[in-house]
Amino acid sequence: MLRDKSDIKPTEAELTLLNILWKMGPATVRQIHETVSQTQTTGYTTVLKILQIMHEKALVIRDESNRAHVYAPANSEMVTQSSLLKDLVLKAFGGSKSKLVMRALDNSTSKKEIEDIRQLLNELEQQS
Amino acid sequence: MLRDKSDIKPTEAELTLLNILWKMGPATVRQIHETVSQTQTTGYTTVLKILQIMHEKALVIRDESNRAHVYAPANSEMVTQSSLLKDLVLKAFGGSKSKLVMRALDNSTSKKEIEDIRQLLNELEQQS
DNA sequence: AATATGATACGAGTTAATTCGTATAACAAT
DNA sequence: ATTGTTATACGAATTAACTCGTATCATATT
Repeated sequence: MLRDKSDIKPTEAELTLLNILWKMGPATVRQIHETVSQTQTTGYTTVLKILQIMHEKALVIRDESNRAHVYAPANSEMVTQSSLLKDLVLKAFGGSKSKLVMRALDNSTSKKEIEDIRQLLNELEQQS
Repeated sequence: MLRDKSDIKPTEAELTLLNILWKMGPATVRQIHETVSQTQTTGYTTVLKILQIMHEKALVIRDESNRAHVYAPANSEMVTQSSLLKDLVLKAFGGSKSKLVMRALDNSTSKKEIEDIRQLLNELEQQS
């Protein structure tokens, strides 16, 4: 089966590491492990292994020119978020993106959030 | 760990069956299998087994008063959608629901969708 | 040079999801 | 009653995610 960029679907552990990489920029296993250890207890080799698997899957790229390899995300946070949203829309919202948006907007939405989204809608309307 | 309704997280196969049940209403394994077979090739006992596991997990309830058990979703589509959204917001959007919404709204959003969402924002504002 | 440190690679164990075959029980039809 | 049909239950095989220990190799440090 063909698998393009919009089909990327990192697992939960992979997403944890990607979030760190998006925030920190390119990093070694040690740096990533130190960061992840601030909120979880995970062995060093576990982090290493997951990064190796992510490399096989092309979720990350790595620079092997130094002894400690430097990992970086293969895709931007934005592309990955869009891919995850697309997947959820298909699996749980009958393919309807607006259904998802309307479900996300419940009464816990703050005034500021409402304003921000209104603003975005206005901008989208200009473009089309 | 405590696990309340908002922590329900059906797997992909489970979600496929839940989607069928939400649409059809309570149904037997045979009925569910027939429906799922319209779009996939899945063995009867596979569907049965997944429903049995879902029953253990309390994702479905079942009526055993007849020989062919009748399955029904334990939670509404709405509750499940909210739960899946909440999970994605935490894992991939740094906990920010409005980030998710704004990522979902891209330039492929139609005029009608924009209007529908505006309407919803107005309603939300009234309530608060 | 010898040794300590710190890196990757590899393999193996665990758990969960998914698959389906076979056994067995319930019911229907002759 | 015997036989055929159709249920559920059960167990086993496969795959993927996750975990970590140990081996091995590279590089510092003495």
